[in-house]
Amino acid sequence: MRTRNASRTRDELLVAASELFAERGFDGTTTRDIGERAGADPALIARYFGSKAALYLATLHTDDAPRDLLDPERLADLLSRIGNQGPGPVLRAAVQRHDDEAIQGAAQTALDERLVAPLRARLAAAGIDRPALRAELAVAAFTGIALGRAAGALPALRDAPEDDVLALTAELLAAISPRTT
Amino acid sequence: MRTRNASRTRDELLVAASELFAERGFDGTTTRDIGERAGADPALIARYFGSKAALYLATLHTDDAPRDLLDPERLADLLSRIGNQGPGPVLRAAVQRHDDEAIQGAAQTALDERLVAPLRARLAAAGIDRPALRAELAVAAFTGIALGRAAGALPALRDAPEDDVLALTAELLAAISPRTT
DNA sequence: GACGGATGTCATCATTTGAAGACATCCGTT
DNA sequence: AACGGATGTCTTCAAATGATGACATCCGTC
Repeated sequence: MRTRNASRTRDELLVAASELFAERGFDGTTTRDIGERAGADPALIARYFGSKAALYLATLHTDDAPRDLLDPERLADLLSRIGNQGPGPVLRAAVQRHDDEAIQGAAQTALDERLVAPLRARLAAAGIDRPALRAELAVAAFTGIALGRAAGALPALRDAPEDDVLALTAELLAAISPRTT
Repeated sequence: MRTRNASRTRDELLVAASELFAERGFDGTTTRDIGERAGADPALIARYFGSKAALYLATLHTDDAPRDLLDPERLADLLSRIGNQGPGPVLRAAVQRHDDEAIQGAAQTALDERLVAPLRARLAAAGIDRPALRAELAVAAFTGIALGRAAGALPALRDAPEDDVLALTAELLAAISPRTT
């Protein structure tokens, strides 16, 4: 029998869920998958989180600090992390609509906090017009690149060295700020 | 009883499937949904296409001519079409992995033909380095923007006038070509 | 008008999936 | 060591889903 340790089991379920939601999306992940990867019984998801949806909401808070995509170091960190662990649930939420209102709203909030807000603040501080739109556009573009690289349907992007992707992505995102004329 | 017209029924199923696959993805769309939107019995999907997967493959060939994202007019057309009809199945394929090998491969081919290849050719003709990677990066970024706008998790992007999105997207994509120094 | 294939309709099946609950076992408390 | 809650395991259920085949109806051909 599995060692009895509720908090560890809870954590393992959360980690497994985070990975699987990132890899396959919410609908593409089953509670049985999560249980198997965590080495725990799927029924414990209900016990510790209440439901699969509630577990998903919990994974939205597992990413680390908000990141400003225009900071090259941050961008490098983020791309590297995505290369190793796949895109997080938050990033996936940018291009995936959920039927469940609570899920959609939470994903939207998490996305704004983690990625959009820092960028919007930077653009606004620089006095650039339409900072909200520009920030979201940049996040959307970055999301496409990150997910496209992970999805594999774009072979050159998938196989390119991380440094190349990083450099070109940084160039692309820099264009979100109006060129100094 | 429904009017008997096999080719019309087939077309209607194809159109309905194309819309639904675009809106909800392959897994998020049921054969019953398709049948309902087409006003036809879902069993006819099996008759006319063989299976849901085969129907999906058929939808990959319903988009129109290949488009070069760097041509402003083409970009405008594409964004407008996406605004009205949602992103097509092809675009969605860029960020979504499919388990089924045949589906993944077909989606990849369609994506390359419709969007990547024209751009790659343009970049290569201009003598720009790494045209394949640059082309795919641009397509990925555009995909993120298009899907992000449709998904709704990025409110400013979702609500912005099409012209604004068009202008900023064009600026962003232009950065895929090295700046003339 | 009769025949037969084509087309549409319906019922049903096997599988998958999220959820719920019954049961078993462990461990801290007394 | 006995009790009881906590934790884990297993079974089962109801709904959704893709697929299949039987049946009904239409329409062109003879």
